[in-house]
Amino acid sequence: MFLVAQRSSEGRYVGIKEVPEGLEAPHHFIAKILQDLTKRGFLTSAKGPHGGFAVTEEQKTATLFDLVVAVDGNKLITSCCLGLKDCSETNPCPVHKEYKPIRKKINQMLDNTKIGDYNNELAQSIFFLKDISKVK
Amino acid sequence: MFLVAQRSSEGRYVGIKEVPEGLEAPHHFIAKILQDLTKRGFLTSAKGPHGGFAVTEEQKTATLFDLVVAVDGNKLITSCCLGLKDCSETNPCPVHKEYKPIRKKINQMLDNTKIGDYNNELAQSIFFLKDISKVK
DNA sequence: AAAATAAAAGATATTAAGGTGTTTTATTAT
DNA sequence: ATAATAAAACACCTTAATATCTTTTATTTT
Repeated sequence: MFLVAQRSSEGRYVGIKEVPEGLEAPHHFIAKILQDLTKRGFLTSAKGPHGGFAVTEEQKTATLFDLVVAVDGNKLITSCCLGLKDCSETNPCPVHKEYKPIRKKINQMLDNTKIGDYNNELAQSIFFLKDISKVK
Repeated sequence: MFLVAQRSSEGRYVGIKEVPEGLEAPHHFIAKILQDLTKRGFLTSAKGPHGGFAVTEEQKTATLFDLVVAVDGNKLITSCCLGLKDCSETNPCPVHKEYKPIRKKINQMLDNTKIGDYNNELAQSIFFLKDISKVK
């Protein structure tokens, strides 16, 4: 998402082969994920020559929180640190209270991070998305 | 570990059937895990009648951090929030800086939590380990 | 010593995640 | 219209995690 957001901000569609190259990840695997994200409304796609994937201005405002919830549901938001099904405020596991502020911090971080927030830093190589050690 | 620590603190071995019942988890699966934890030195076991698993006084001082590192290695401690192999201080992913204090909090929590810390609370049903909704 | 108990060990089964390949459909440029 | 392009869809494969079952070994009690 970060990669497509940054590259499509130049006003073009990012070809599906470009993404796995940029991330050093398997082509078809990434394709599946991009198609899924398109269906869920986080990406825009176009078929045919010069087609590919893009993140619109509106889609740039989606947060990591939106993404995580759409893909994984509210697991991250609600689930117990120890994996217990019925851990809750009234029925806490031993680390429930300790984990509460941490969960909050994670959710805040996800909610504060928008898909389009780092286009500049990525363009200027201040932030990175690939396994740099593998770059020749 | 919490359950065995609490129940064995009464000075007996906790039978392998007692653990999955207490946690409402599959018997053989739990057995495998307990055996693994025994091999790793986090539990003490005894065969034969009145045998089972126990946490010694020394073993009670092991932390969740020790456990996590022993079982999963340093993944939790070092790995990137986005799953990038080469994300680091000098080569940060977009959320590297935001995630850093969160990772620190998690590690602190794990390091501050000892296996024997909650025996009293568990005995007094202030903290719980099972899916209470399933209890008849 | 024999029987009962209970963990250890090993083999096998199931499920979900991750990954790959081929075919189909839609779009654009010639 | 036709060819080229590129995503969508479908079928399949591989691996790791989760789970189950059976046999073996060690210990204790009678």
